Amino acid sequence: MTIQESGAARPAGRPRSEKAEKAIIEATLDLIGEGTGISELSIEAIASRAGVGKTTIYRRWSNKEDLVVDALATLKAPLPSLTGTSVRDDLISLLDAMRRDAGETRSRCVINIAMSEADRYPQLVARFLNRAVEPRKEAMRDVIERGIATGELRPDLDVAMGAAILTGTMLWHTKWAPAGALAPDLAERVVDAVLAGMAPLT
Amino acid sequence: MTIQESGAARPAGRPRSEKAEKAIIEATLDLIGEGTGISELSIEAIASRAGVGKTTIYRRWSNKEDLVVDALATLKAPLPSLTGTSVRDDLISLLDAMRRDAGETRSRCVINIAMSEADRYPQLVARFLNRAVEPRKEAMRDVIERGIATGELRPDLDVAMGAAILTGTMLWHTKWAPAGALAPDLAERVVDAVLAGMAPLT
DNA sequence: GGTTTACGAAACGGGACCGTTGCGTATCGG
DNA sequence: CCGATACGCAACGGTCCCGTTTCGTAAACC
Repeated sequence: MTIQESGAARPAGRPRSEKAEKAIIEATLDLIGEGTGISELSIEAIASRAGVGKTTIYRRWSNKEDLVVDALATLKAPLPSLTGTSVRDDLISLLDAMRRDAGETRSRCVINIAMSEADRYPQLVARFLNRAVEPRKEAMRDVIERGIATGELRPDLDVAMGAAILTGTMLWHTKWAPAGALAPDLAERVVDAVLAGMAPLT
Repeated sequence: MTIQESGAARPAGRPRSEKAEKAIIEATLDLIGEGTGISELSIEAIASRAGVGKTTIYRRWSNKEDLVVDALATLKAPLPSLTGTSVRDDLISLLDAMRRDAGETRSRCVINIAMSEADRYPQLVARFLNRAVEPRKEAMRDVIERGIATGELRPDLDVAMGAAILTGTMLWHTKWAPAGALAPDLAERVVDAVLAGMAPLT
């Protein structure tokens, strides 16, 4: 028994460069964030932008889909911490996080993939949605349920519908806002409008 | 002066086949409706599906973008006729039209293009949005304004925000409805939920 | 019949990527 | 120093699509 290394039995030879690995994933996320669809995402483009040989990519991932999965997995989803003081404030926090994300290339990855590639890469998108949007959806559901319990929201409110209205409205704005400028108070206005409803006070 | 034809001075030789023209446009719309992005849309694929030589396509359109514009232009946008009996009914009609469209390949073209290609083909998308979504947006705005005037909607309602809430919510459902099945009563439920708002009656 | 134009099919040279391989160099352990 | 492995780079044959050209045929006009 010559091998007696400490723990993880380090293989001989030059170790793989973590820097290269990061550069590859960064490049991948950059391209996706810029609107490149998964189908048009090319290994050569990733390698070129990462300043890396194609070999280095193929040595780690056997196909494009695996690389994309790993790249997206590094996108951690830091949920905004909720103050819990009022349901209105918490909803604004959640929606304002969406607004802020809409401006960042990195966070655009989520929305770009989910929007355009859902039909063609259903399993990839599904695996990823569970990680990125499910926690947010759950957080919003919790807030809404709490609001119903405390009387801040109407008792007969359909929780799923409420969440759909709020997120759908924000999503609509992030995609088709005039001139792409998202007003800083957008989340607040959306929440207040949705809370109040369109019907007049009877 | 030999040329003295009746009216449109028909050019000599075999006339262009209208059937081929239609087949090309049909094939284009099919592919887009199936989720093919504009960037990956290839002339060869269109020609193949249309049962047509590439020559026949290039003879009519000098580039892919022109073809796509013409193809999308044939998508007429039959707005649902509004009964005008009540604002609630009209809003349901408008939203239910969205729900029905979401199931048809042809109508999916609009949403697919607008969603995924907005960044890369801004002028094409813009030209097309004016034709397809602007009339609908305007119809909804009219209905909402009428509702405000008749007292069916709250007088302080932000018209644009109201339209965003309704269309955004429907859009959210059409894209991410569980199992892709859109319940027939979805439009009604959305309208009622949005009208009522989430806040309890004070 | 003769002319003119459109048609579908096939082939062209050119470009982008594919996934793989070989090369010379760099970096680790022994 | 030596063997092993990773590195960036360049090149390979292969596939897909590009936009163009050529070919034989089809359909309109005179």
